[in-house]
Amino acid sequence: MFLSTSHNKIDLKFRVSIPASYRLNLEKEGEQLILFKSLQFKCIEGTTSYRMQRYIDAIDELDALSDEAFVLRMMMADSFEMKFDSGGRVIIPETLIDFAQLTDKAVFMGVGESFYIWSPSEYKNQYNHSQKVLKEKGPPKLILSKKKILKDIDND
Amino acid sequence: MFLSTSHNKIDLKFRVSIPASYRLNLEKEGEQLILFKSLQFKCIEGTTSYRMQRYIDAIDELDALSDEAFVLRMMMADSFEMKFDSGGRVIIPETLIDFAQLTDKAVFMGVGESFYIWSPSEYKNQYNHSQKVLKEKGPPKLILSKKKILKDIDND
DNA sequence: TTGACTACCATAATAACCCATGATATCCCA
DNA sequence: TGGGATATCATGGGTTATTATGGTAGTCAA
Repeated sequence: MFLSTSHNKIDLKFRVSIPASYRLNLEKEGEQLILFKSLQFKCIEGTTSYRMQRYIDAIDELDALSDEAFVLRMMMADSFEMKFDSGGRVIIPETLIDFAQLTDKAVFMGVGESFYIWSPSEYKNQYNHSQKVLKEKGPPKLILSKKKILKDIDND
Repeated sequence: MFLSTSHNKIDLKFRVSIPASYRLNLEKEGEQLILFKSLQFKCIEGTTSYRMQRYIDAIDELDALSDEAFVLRMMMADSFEMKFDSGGRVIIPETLIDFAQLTDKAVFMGVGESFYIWSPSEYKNQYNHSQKVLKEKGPPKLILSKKKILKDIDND
Protein backbone atom coordinates (compact mmCIF):
# COMPACT_ATOMS: atom_id res chain seq x y z
CA MET A 1 0.00 0.00 0.00
CA PHE A 2 1.21 3.45 -0.98
CA LEU A 3 1.03 5.94 1.87
CA SER A 4 2.54 9.30 2.90
CA THR A 5 3.45 12.43 0.98
CA SER A 6 6.85 13.71 -0.13
CA HIS A 7 8.22 16.57 -2.17
CA ASN A 8 11.08 15.48 -4.43
CA LYS A 9 13.18 17.30 -6.95
CA ILE A 10 13.02 16.78 -10.69
CA ASP A 11 16.49 17.39 -12.15
CA LEU A 12 17.48 18.65 -15.60
CA LYS A 13 17.39 15.12 -17.01
CA PHE A 14 13.79 14.64 -15.79
CA ARG A 15 15.05 12.24 -13.16
CA VAL A 16 13.15 11.98 -9.88
CA SER A 17 13.53 9.78 -6.81
CA ILE A 18 10.54 7.57 -6.13
CA PRO A 19 10.00 7.66 -2.34
CA ALA A 20 11.77 4.75 -0.66
CA SER A 21 8.59 3.48 0.98
CA TYR A 22 6.88 3.18 -2.43
CA ARG A 23 9.88 1.30 -3.83
CA LEU A 24 9.83 -1.04 -0.86
CA ASN A 25 6.15 -1.67 -1.41
CA LEU A 26 6.76 -2.55 -5.06
CA GLU A 27 9.70 -4.79 -4.19
CA LYS A 28 7.74 -6.59 -1.50
CA GLU A 29 5.02 -7.41 -4.03
CA GLY A 30 7.56 -8.18 -6.74
CA GLU A 31 5.81 -5.66 -8.97
CA GLN A 32 6.88 -3.26 -11.71
CA LEU A 33 5.98 0.43 -11.50
CA ILE A 34 3.61 1.82 -14.12
CA LEU A 35 3.07 5.56 -14.64
CA PHE A 36 0.14 6.95 -16.63
CA LYS A 37 -2.02 10.01 -17.13
CA SER A 38 -4.68 10.21 -14.46
CA LEU A 39 -8.20 9.89 -15.83
CA GLN A 40 -9.57 12.25 -13.19
CA PHE A 41 -6.92 14.83 -12.45
CA LYS A 42 -4.11 16.82 -13.97
CA CYS A 43 -1.50 14.55 -12.45
CA ILE A 44 0.47 11.39 -13.11
CA GLU A 45 -0.78 8.24 -11.49
CA GLY A 46 1.53 5.43 -10.45
CA THR A 47 0.56 1.90 -9.66
CA THR A 48 1.68 -1.73 -9.84
CA SER A 49 1.70 -3.79 -13.01
CA TYR A 50 -0.78 -6.08 -11.25
CA ARG A 51 -3.32 -3.33 -10.88
CA MET A 52 -2.74 -2.19 -14.45
CA GLN A 53 -3.46 -5.74 -15.60
CA ARG A 54 -6.79 -5.47 -13.84
CA TYR A 55 -7.62 -2.39 -15.90
CA ILE A 56 -6.70 -4.33 -19.04
CA ASP A 57 -8.92 -7.21 -17.97
CA ALA A 58 -11.71 -4.73 -17.41
CA ILE A 59 -11.62 -3.73 -21.07
CA ASP A 60 -12.47 -7.28 -22.07
CA GLU A 61 -15.50 -7.22 -19.83
CA LEU A 62 -16.82 -4.09 -21.48
CA ASP A 63 -18.52 -3.68 -24.80
CA ALA A 64 -15.56 -3.22 -27.15
CA LEU A 65 -17.16 -0.18 -28.76
CA SER A 66 -18.27 1.48 -25.53
CA ASP A 67 -16.97 4.84 -24.38
CA GLU A 68 -15.51 3.22 -21.28
CA ALA A 69 -13.46 0.77 -23.31
CA PHE A 70 -12.25 3.60 -25.49
CA VAL A 71 -11.13 5.64 -22.49
CA LEU A 72 -9.36 2.69 -20.92
CA ARG A 73 -7.50 1.92 -24.14
CA MET A 74 -6.37 5.55 -24.30
CA MET A 75 -5.08 5.19 -20.78
CA MET A 76 -3.06 2.10 -21.74
CA ALA A 77 -1.54 3.98 -24.65
CA ASP A 78 -0.19 6.64 -22.31
CA SER A 79 1.17 4.18 -19.76
CA PHE A 80 4.85 3.57 -19.19
CA GLU A 81 6.74 0.86 -17.36
CA MET A 82 9.46 2.51 -15.28
CA LYS A 83 13.06 1.40 -14.77
CA PHE A 84 14.93 2.44 -11.64
CA ASP A 85 18.54 3.60 -11.67
CA SER A 86 20.91 2.51 -8.89
CA GLY A 87 19.74 5.46 -6.77
CA GLY A 88 16.05 4.61 -6.94
CA ARG A 89 15.19 7.23 -9.55
CA VAL A 90 13.15 7.03 -12.73
CA ILE A 91 13.08 9.25 -15.80
CA ILE A 92 9.59 10.64 -16.26
CA PRO A 93 8.45 10.52 -19.90
CA GLU A 94 7.99 13.94 -21.45
CA THR A 95 4.33 13.28 -22.30
CA LEU A 96 3.61 12.81 -18.63
CA ILE A 97 5.71 15.80 -17.55
CA ASP A 98 3.71 17.99 -19.92
CA PHE A 99 0.35 16.53 -18.95
CA ALA A 100 0.91 17.16 -15.24
CA GLN A 101 2.72 20.46 -15.93
CA LEU A 102 5.71 19.48 -13.84
CA THR A 103 8.80 21.65 -13.72
CA ASP A 104 11.40 21.21 -10.98
CA LYS A 105 9.40 19.75 -8.09
CA ALA A 106 7.10 16.74 -7.80
CA VAL A 107 4.74 16.01 -4.95
CA PHE A 108 4.21 12.29 -4.36
CA MET A 109 0.88 11.52 -2.72
CA GLY A 110 0.23 7.93 -1.65
CA VAL A 111 -3.46 7.02 -1.79
CA GLY A 112 -3.44 3.31 -1.05
CA GLU A 113 -3.49 1.14 -4.16
CA SER A 114 -1.80 3.85 -6.20
CA PHE A 115 -0.08 7.21 -5.88
CA TYR A 116 -0.29 10.58 -7.58
CA ILE A 117 2.49 12.87 -8.80
CA TRP A 118 1.42 16.51 -8.74
CA SER A 119 3.00 19.83 -9.45
CA PRO A 120 3.30 21.65 -6.09
CA SER A 121 0.55 24.12 -7.04
CA GLU A 122 -1.94 21.44 -8.14
CA TYR A 123 -1.18 19.48 -5.00
CA LYS A 124 -1.97 22.52 -2.92
CA ASN A 125 -5.32 22.86 -4.68
CA GLN A 126 -6.15 19.27 -3.88
CA TYR A 127 -5.09 19.65 -0.29
CA ASN A 128 -7.11 22.81 0.19
CA HIS A 129 -10.15 21.23 -1.41
CA SER A 130 -10.05 18.22 0.90
CA GLN A 131 -9.57 20.46 3.94
CA LYS A 132 -12.56 22.53 2.88
CA VAL A 133 -14.73 19.44 2.45
CA LEU A 134 -13.58 18.11 5.79
CA LYS A 135 -14.45 21.37 7.49
CA GLU A 136 -17.87 21.66 5.88
CA LYS A 137 -19.01 18.05 5.94
CA GLY A 138 -16.92 16.55 8.71
CA PRO A 139 -15.14 13.18 8.59
CA PRO A 140 -16.77 10.57 6.31
CA LYS A 141 -17.32 8.06 9.06
CA LEU A 142 -20.94 7.35 8.26
CA ILE A 143 -20.03 6.10 4.82
CA LEU A 144 -17.34 3.91 6.30
CA SER A 145 -19.57 2.28 8.87
CA LYS A 146 -22.29 1.75 6.26
CA LYS A 147 -19.73 0.16 3.95
CA LYS A 148 -18.47 -1.90 6.85
CA ILE A 149 -21.90 -3.35 7.53
CA LEU A 150 -22.59 -3.91 3.84
CA LYS A 151 -19.29 -5.77 3.51
CA ASP A 152 -20.15 -8.04 6.42
CA ILE A 153 -23.57 -8.83 5.05
CA ASP A 154 -21.98 -9.46 1.69
CA ASN A 155 -19.65 -12.05 3.19
CA ASP A 156 -22.49 -14.19 4.51
CA MET B 1 -7.51 -3.22 21.64
CA PHE B 2 -5.67 -0.01 22.59
CA LEU B 3 -6.42 1.12 26.14
CA SER B 4 -4.88 3.26 28.91
CA THR B 5 -3.08 6.59 28.84
CA SER B 6 0.63 7.38 29.17
CA HIS B 7 2.91 10.40 28.92
CA ASN B 8 6.13 9.68 27.02
CA LYS B 9 9.08 11.78 26.05
CA ILE B 10 9.91 12.90 22.51
CA ASP B 11 13.69 13.14 22.20
CA LEU B 12 15.81 15.37 19.97
CA LYS B 13 15.64 12.85 17.12
CA PHE B 14 11.81 12.90 17.25
CA ARG B 15 11.87 9.41 18.72
CA VAL B 16 9.12 8.33 21.09
CA SER B 17 8.38 5.06 22.85
CA ILE B 18 5.07 3.53 21.87
CA PRO B 19 3.51 2.20 25.10
CA ALA B 20 4.39 -1.46 25.61
CA SER B 21 0.75 -2.53 25.82
CA TYR B 22 0.03 -1.02 22.39
CA ARG B 23 3.06 -2.79 20.92
CA LEU B 24 1.94 -6.08 22.41
CA ASN B 25 -1.45 -5.57 20.88
CA LEU B 26 0.07 -4.98 17.44
CA GLU B 27 2.42 -7.96 17.77
CA LYS B 28 -0.38 -10.25 18.82
CA GLU B 29 -2.34 -9.33 15.69
CA GLY B 30 0.78 -9.40 13.52
CA GLU B 31 -0.04 -5.88 12.39
CA GLN B 32 1.99 -2.86 11.33
CA LEU B 33 1.43 0.48 13.03
CA ILE B 34 0.09 3.36 10.94
CA LEU B 35 0.14 6.97 12.17
CA PHE B 36 -1.94 9.67 10.49
CA LYS B 37 -3.48 13.10 10.97
CA SER B 38 -6.74 12.80 12.85
CA LEU B 39 -9.71 13.96 10.78
CA GLN B 40 -11.46 15.25 13.90
CA PHE B 41 -8.87 16.59 16.30
CA LYS B 42 -5.53 18.33 16.38
CA CYS B 43 -3.76 15.09 17.20
CA ILE B 44 -2.09 12.09 15.61
CA GLU B 45 -4.11 8.91 15.32
CA GLY B 46 -2.55 5.46 15.39
CA THR B 47 -4.09 2.28 14.09
CA THR B 48 -3.32 -1.06 12.46
CA SER B 49 -2.48 -1.57 8.79
CA TYR B 50 -5.50 -3.88 8.61
CA ARG B 51 -7.81 -1.06 9.54
CA MET B 52 -6.12 1.31 7.12
CA GLN B 53 -6.55 -1.23 4.33
CA ARG B 54 -10.29 -1.13 4.99
CA TYR B 55 -10.29 2.63 4.33
CA ILE B 56 -8.32 2.02 1.13
CA ASP B 57 -10.84 -0.58 -0.02
CA ALA B 58 -13.59 1.94 0.66
CA ILE B 59 -12.01 4.44 -1.75
CA ASP B 60 -12.34 2.04 -4.68
CA GLU B 61 -16.06 1.79 -4.07
CA LEU B 62 -16.62 5.52 -4.12
CA ASP B 63 -17.01 7.86 -7.04
CA ALA B 64 -13.46 9.15 -7.54
CA LEU B 65 -14.70 12.74 -7.68
CA SER B 66 -16.91 12.55 -4.60
CA ASP B 67 -16.16 14.62 -1.53
CA GLU B 68 -15.69 11.48 0.53
CA ALA B 69 -13.02 10.20 -1.88
CA PHE B 70 -11.11 13.48 -1.64
CA VAL B 71 -11.03 13.35 2.13
CA LEU B 72 -10.09 9.68 2.28
CA ARG B 73 -7.29 10.06 -0.26
CA MET B 74 -5.83 12.96 1.69
CA MET B 75 -6.06 10.83 4.82
CA MET B 76 -3.94 8.16 3.09
CA ALA B 77 -1.47 10.80 1.97
CA ASP B 78 -1.09 11.94 5.57
CA SER B 79 -0.53 8.39 6.82
CA PHE B 80 2.81 6.76 7.60
CA GLU B 81 3.81 3.18 8.27
CA MET B 82 6.01 3.09 11.36
CA LYS B 83 9.12 1.01 12.02
CA PHE B 84 10.10 0.17 15.59
CA ASP B 85 13.68 0.27 16.83
CA SER B 86 14.94 -2.38 19.24
CA GLY B 87 13.66 -0.31 22.16
CA GLY B 88 10.11 -0.08 20.86
CA ARG B 89 10.39 3.49 19.62
CA VAL B 90 9.34 5.12 16.34
CA ILE B 91 10.38 8.37 14.68
CA ILE B 92 7.36 10.60 14.27
CA PRO B 93 7.30 12.24 10.81
CA GLU B 94 7.75 15.99 10.89
CA THR B 95 4.39 16.60 9.18
CA LEU B 96 2.64 14.88 12.05
CA ILE B 97 4.73 16.60 14.73
CA ASP B 98 3.75 19.96 13.23
CA PHE B 99 0.10 19.06 12.80
CA ALA B 100 -0.33 17.97 16.42
CA GLN B 101 2.02 20.72 17.65
CA LEU B 102 4.16 18.31 19.60
CA THR B 103 7.38 19.42 21.25
CA ASP B 104 9.02 17.28 23.94
CA LYS B 105 6.11 15.31 25.42
CA ALA B 106 3.42 13.11 23.91
CA VAL B 107 0.27 11.88 25.59
CA PHE B 108 -0.89 8.47 24.35
CA MET B 109 -4.58 7.82 24.75
CA GLY B 110 -5.94 4.39 23.84
CA VAL B 111 -9.49 4.47 22.50
CA GLY B 112 -10.09 0.88 21.43
CA GLU B 113 -9.53 0.28 17.72
CA SER B 114 -7.05 3.15 17.59
CA PHE B 115 -5.14 5.55 19.82
CA TYR B 116 -4.45 9.28 19.88
CA ILE B 117 -1.20 11.15 20.40
CA TRP B 118 -1.75 14.62 21.87
CA SER B 119 0.43 17.47 22.99
CA PRO B 120 0.02 17.74 26.79
CA SER B 121 -1.91 21.01 26.48
CA GLU B 122 -4.34 19.74 23.82
CA TYR B 123 -4.86 16.60 25.86
CA LYS B 124 -5.72 18.69 28.87
CA ASN B 125 -8.24 20.69 26.82
CA GLN B 126 -9.91 17.54 25.56
CA TYR B 127 -9.93 16.02 29.02
CA ASN B 128 -11.48 19.12 30.60
CA HIS B 129 -14.02 19.28 27.82
CA SER B 130 -15.09 15.69 28.37
CA GLN B 131 -15.39 16.27 32.11
CA LYS B 132 -17.57 19.29 31.44
CA VAL B 133 -19.82 17.34 29.09
CA LEU B 134 -20.06 14.55 31.61
CA LYS B 135 -21.12 16.95 34.33
CA GLU B 136 -23.69 18.73 32.19
CA LYS B 137 -25.19 15.84 30.27
CA GLY B 138 -24.42 12.82 32.40
CA PRO B 139 -22.97 9.54 31.17
CA PRO B 140 -23.43 8.96 27.40
CA LYS B 141 -25.78 5.98 27.65
CA LEU B 142 -27.30 6.40 24.21
CA ILE B 143 -23.99 6.64 22.42
CA LEU B 144 -22.72 3.58 24.23
CA SER B 145 -25.65 1.39 23.27
CA LYS B 146 -25.49 2.54 19.63
CA LYS B 147 -21.81 1.56 19.54
CA LYS B 148 -22.67 -1.82 20.96
CA ILE B 149 -25.18 -2.48 18.20
CA LEU B 150 -22.63 -1.57 15.52
CA LYS B 151 -20.12 -3.92 17.10
CA ASP B 152 -22.63 -6.76 17.19
CA ILE B 153 -23.39 -6.32 13.51
CA ASP B 154 -19.68 -6.22 12.83
CA ASN B 155 -19.02 -9.49 14.62
CA ASP B 156 -21.53 -11.49 12.62
C1' DT C 1 32.21 13.72 -33.56
C1' DT C 2 28.15 15.24 -31.63
C1' DG C 3 24.18 14.66 -28.98
C1' DA C 4 21.11 11.92 -26.37
C1' DC C 5 20.65 8.38 -23.34
C1' DT C 6 22.15 5.01 -19.69
C1' DA C 7 24.64 2.95 -16.21
C1' DC C 8 27.42 3.75 -12.52
C1' DC C 9 30.02 6.59 -8.63
C1' DA C 10 29.94 10.63 -4.87
C1' DT C 11 28.04 12.88 -0.92
C1' DA C 12 25.53 15.21 2.78
C1' DA C 13 21.62 14.48 5.49
C1' DT C 14 18.81 11.37 7.64
C1' DA C 15 17.10 7.11 9.48
C1' DA C 16 17.95 2.42 11.11
C1' DC C 17 20.42 -0.34 14.14
C1' DC C 18 22.80 -1.61 18.24
C1' DC C 19 24.26 -1.46 23.03
C1' DA C 20 23.80 0.82 27.64
C1' DT C 21 21.31 2.39 31.90
C1' DG C 22 18.20 3.67 35.55
C1' DA C 23 13.57 3.03 36.98
C1' DT C 24 9.80 0.32 37.60
C1' DA C 25 7.28 -3.92 37.59
C1' DT C 26 7.11 -8.95 38.08
C1' DC C 27 8.42 -13.17 39.93
C1' DC C 28 9.68 -16.57 43.23
C1' DC C 29 10.86 -18.81 47.26
C1' DA C 30 11.88 -18.81 52.13
C1' DT D 1 4.03 -12.08 53.12
C1' DG D 2 8.53 -9.90 52.61
C1' DG D 3 12.22 -8.83 49.99
C1' DG D 4 15.84 -9.90 46.96
C1' DA D 5 16.52 -11.59 42.06
C1' DT D 6 15.02 -10.97 37.47
C1' DA D 7 12.61 -9.09 33.53
C1' DT D 8 10.71 -5.25 31.19
C1' DC D 9 10.19 -0.46 30.22
C1' DA D 10 11.35 4.14 28.72
C1' DT D 11 15.21 6.63 27.37
C1' DG D 12 20.17 8.04 25.89
C1' DG D 13 23.93 7.88 22.65
C1' DG D 14 27.02 6.27 19.03
C1' DT D 15 27.85 3.56 14.60
C1' DT D 16 26.34 2.01 10.31
C1' DA D 17 23.10 1.89 6.37
C1' DT D 18 19.89 4.30 3.38
C1' DT D 19 17.95 8.21 1.04
C1' DA D 20 17.71 11.89 -2.13
C1' DT D 21 20.36 14.13 -5.31
C1' DG D 22 24.44 15.79 -8.07
C1' DG D 23 27.83 14.40 -11.23
C1' DT D 24 30.63 11.59 -14.74
C1' DA D 25 32.04 8.21 -17.83
C1' DG D 26 30.46 4.86 -21.17
C1' DT D 27 27.27 3.51 -25.18
C1' DC D 28 24.90 3.82 -29.28
C1' DA D 29 23.06 5.95 -33.28
C1' DA D 30 23.15 9.52 -36.89
